[in-house]
Amino acid sequence: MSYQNKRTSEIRRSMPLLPIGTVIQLTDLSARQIRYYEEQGLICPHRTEGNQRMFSLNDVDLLLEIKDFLEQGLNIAGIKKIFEMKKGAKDGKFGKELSDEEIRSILREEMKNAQSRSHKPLLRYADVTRYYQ
DNA sequence: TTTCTTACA
DNA sequence: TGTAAGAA
Repeated sequence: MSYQNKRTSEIRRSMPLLPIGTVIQLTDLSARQIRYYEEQGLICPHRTEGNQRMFSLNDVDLLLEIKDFLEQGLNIAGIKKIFEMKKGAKDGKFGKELSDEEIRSILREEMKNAQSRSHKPLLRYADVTRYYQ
């Protein structure tokens, strides 16, 4: 795929076109959850003149990832770290060294999390490695 | 009608 | 997180 195609692809994926109602149907998340994740800085939907949120396909993907991690027992803090790692990986620079420390942090968070609520599945190292390599 | 913000038996 | 209230 050419450089230009990647660019137009990114433009399309980041184009704000779906109202929250549609996103709710697409993700099975509640409006409350979606707004809360935005509050936590996990997503940043565009706003219309009337202050209405407009989501892009990228936003929907992020929400689906958030939902997935949440179901696996991760908390918001852990998800934030994973997203930060992802962003750091895109900007090149450190990819593995810094992330190694991050992963330990995430695993600690999850252990704390898994203990508080009766034995939910722990995030395996393999599940997370693909996000920083 | 849909979405927004704020607040909480 | 759910839900209610009042405004846009």
